Amino acid sequence: MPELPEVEAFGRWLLPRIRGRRVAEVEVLKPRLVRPLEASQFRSRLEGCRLRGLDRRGKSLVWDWVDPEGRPLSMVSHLGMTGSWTILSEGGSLPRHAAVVFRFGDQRVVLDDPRQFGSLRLGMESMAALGPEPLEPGFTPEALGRVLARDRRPIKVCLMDPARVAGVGNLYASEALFLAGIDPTRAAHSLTPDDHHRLHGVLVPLLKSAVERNLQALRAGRPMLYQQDGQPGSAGDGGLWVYDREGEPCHRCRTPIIRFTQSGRSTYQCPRCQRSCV
DNA sequence: AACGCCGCCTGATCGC
DNA sequence: TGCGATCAGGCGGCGT
Repeated sequence: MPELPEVEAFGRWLLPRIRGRRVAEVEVLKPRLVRPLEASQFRSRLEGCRLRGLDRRGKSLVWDWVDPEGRPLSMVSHLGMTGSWTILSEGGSLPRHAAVVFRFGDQRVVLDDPRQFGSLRLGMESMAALGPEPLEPGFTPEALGRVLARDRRPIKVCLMDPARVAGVGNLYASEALFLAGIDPTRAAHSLTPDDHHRLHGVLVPLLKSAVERNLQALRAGRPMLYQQDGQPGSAGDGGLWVYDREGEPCHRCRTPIIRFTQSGRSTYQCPRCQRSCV
């Protein structure tokens, strides 16, 4: 599942390759991704536009286009569960689940999305109100504390709520709570300032290093972590501490990792390293 | 307002 | 071995 670090990496990888360029043709192969617009409308509004910039907000990329008459047009892309961006040079074959293709001269930028949970929307109206951006300077331990303080839900559920903290999903929420030694079931508002500092202190570097790792993967043509088929790898080196490791030994204490459901989503926890009470 | 939960999808995995 | 059933999950929408 593409989260903040994956989306950020896609944006940084794509931008220098298409900035300032005009999209000559837009093909919508899976119309559901451009809803509520009709495929033909989506296409005709974008063809001929020039890309000025790309900005990430949460897990979305905001594409800043300008049409031939000089009018700005925003497009918000979301990768859902299984989306990814690919660049094809001339003659390259489309990925199996190509959903939308943007042709810029001789190269094509393709949104591939097997499960079709992704979306491409014109205008900014569809962007939900997001919590603070973890990679912005304003995201301090105190800022994190403020968004957690008014939430009575479990910290794991709160952390992956985009209205609380932008861009953090299931994988990075589980990993960050492990690294901070926090029990995912604790009520968010019960975290102490010390917990806020610890969680902040692990979350930001975790996300930043994942961005770099993902960028390296993209530049090398390797799949990103979430695209691999559940290869755990070794922790700390791009591998996972707890996510998707049910029953496997904790990398720190060898206690088997447990999995349970919170708010309909899998949470992974080391029951020894992440205890509520000491 | 806050929060739980369903449904959208399809590939992978499970169970018989 | 084959095949249907089940599961995963971000997020919008809806119900409580």
